[in-house]
Amino acid sequence: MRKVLRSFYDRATIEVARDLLGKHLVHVSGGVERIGRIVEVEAYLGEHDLAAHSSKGLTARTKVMFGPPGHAYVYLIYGMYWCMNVVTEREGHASAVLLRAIEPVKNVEGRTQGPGLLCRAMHIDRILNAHDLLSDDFYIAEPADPEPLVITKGPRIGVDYAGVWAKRHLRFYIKGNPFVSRR
DNA sequence: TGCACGATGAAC
DNA sequence: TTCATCGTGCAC
Repeated sequence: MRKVLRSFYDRATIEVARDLLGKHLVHVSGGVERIGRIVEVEAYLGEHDLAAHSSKGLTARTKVMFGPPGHAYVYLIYGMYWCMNVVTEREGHASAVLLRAIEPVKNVEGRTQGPGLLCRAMHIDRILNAHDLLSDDFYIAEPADPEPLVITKGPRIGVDYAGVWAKRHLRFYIKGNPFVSRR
């Protein structure tokens, strides 16, 4: 299993989003290594993307999105669920990819189809915000035996307030995968 | 200092 | 369709 390098994240966000499908998300905590295969993601394209948190500008919360690529942006939504993003593109671009669903691979219990459930099952919370994904306890890797996959796309979920940005097909997922969230 | 509102999920 | 629950951003 090869850990993904900084250069992987330092690319166009849509490309990173598509390439994240099929990769393994690894989190080691409390002596337990949990692994999930990424099956659904959404791209958030920087400050002019009205659906992106970074469209509000540089704030204490969005600071991570404005930082260098290859870091985790973890935030609390609706006061009860954590959501995890991967920061992309060079510093200042404020772009990221939201991980929406994973397929359990190792030590993952409970449902994982949805950004909130994914974080609960992977034990991801605010402690991991701004964490470097080139660390040894929280990272993304290319699996040893990558399967060929068919990628489908569609509008992002829960961003109807974003006008024309809500219609763009920035959600990518593995076709037919049972762990993709549906609505 | 106060308040409206979510990149959700589950129940009804 | 409604609600739980709280940090964030912005209005006073």
